[in-house]
Amino acid sequence: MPPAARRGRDGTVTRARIEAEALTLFAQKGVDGTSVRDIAQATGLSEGALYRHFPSKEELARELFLSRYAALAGEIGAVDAGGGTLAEKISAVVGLACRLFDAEPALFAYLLIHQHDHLTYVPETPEANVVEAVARLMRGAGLEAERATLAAAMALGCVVQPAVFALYGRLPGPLTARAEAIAGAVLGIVEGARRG
Amino acid sequence: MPPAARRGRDGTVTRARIEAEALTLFAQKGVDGTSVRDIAQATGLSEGALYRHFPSKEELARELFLSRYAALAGEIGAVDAGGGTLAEKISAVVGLACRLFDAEPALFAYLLIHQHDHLTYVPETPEANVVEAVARLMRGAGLEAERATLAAAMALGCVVQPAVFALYGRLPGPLTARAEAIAGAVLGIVEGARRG
DNA sequence: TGTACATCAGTGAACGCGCGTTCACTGATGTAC
DNA sequence: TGTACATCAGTGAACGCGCGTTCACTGATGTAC
Repeated sequence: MPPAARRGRDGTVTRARIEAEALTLFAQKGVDGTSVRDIAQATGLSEGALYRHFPSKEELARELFLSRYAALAGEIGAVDAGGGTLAEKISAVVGLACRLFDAEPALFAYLLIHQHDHLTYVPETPEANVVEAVARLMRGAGLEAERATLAAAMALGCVVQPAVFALYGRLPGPLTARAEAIAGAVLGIVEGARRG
Repeated sequence: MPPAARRGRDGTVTRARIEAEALTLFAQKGVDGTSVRDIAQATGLSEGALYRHFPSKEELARELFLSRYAALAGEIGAVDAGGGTLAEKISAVVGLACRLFDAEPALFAYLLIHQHDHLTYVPETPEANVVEAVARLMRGAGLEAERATLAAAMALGCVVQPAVFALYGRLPGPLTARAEAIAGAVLGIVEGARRG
């Protein structure tokens, strides 16, 4: 029934469309609150067609989470590997996160809100794991393992929680406008942990 | 069928048992992942009996969240009203949160993981709203409104994120053992926000 | 104190609905000869 | 180039299951006279 122009043997375009629509719906209404019918309607596909691209709704949700989460971890790792002072690295990573939030709030919200559904399935490698990527940066700053973990947690909290506030309209404007203040706080945390 | 001793006209005991079991289940498997049958089984009641105490599963989940969230906000407000230096207040509030986490991890996990299902329904008063209670403390420390909100977000993040780490076994031992370090970081954030 | 009645926490079977998933089938596209 | 066939993204109706909720009924407890 769909026009020939929309048909094709390469499923990657359709797949990307499914992922984008599913991400928006999952972020808005949750995974359990989003039915396969909803995704079908949003993409203009039949329910059956979705199963040509994904084995199940849960798999789609998980894959979506793990791939995006890994992408973010990769970007953090690249900053860390790129060199520069600690202050520069922190500033770069915080800026990265803030820009991601401003550019793709649905994606950020999805990662934030549904982390607990998938965190168990995240590999421990810094390439796929945001927590590990940040912890590694902290260790690189001279912090011993357990101190680094606590510092990583608090640093993450200093970005994540303002993002939650922004999501609920408690902090107006783009998060990028707060990046400098946040980076300053994170730097203070790391220096505090160093002194100790 | 239940023994006479367990029957009674006062539903409050049963109600408390339902709340406790539901909280544990909700924290473990999520609200959508917990069926009314699960709650009935855990409490030893029939499914129908649950509806003598709660109008619906969603209402139970919401009431559970709002009441516990308000209780925490109340405790924070009491510390704030109690006087003392800023450092003492921060130390007391952080200690409060850490002790709650250690004493009732299921409750804390429930508040943490399911905040996004209910945050919209939380009143804006500091008596029922943790965010407002913390923001008020920040304003009391001399921070102007918007700075106070950002500081409140980061402060909250410095407690919440380590709690998440602890929940996933990334930070071993009781959270109370980290209370001093966390309070130090929060104090640093507030002083940083004061200086600008 | 005894009797009649109201109350209410409880039972357990039944309900219908919405869900994720399946499946037989279609038709356009790509490929081999 | 034309024909025959394989492939695969797509349709849409149907499926069964588990869910939240309802309901007629029970029996112990509390209360009025």
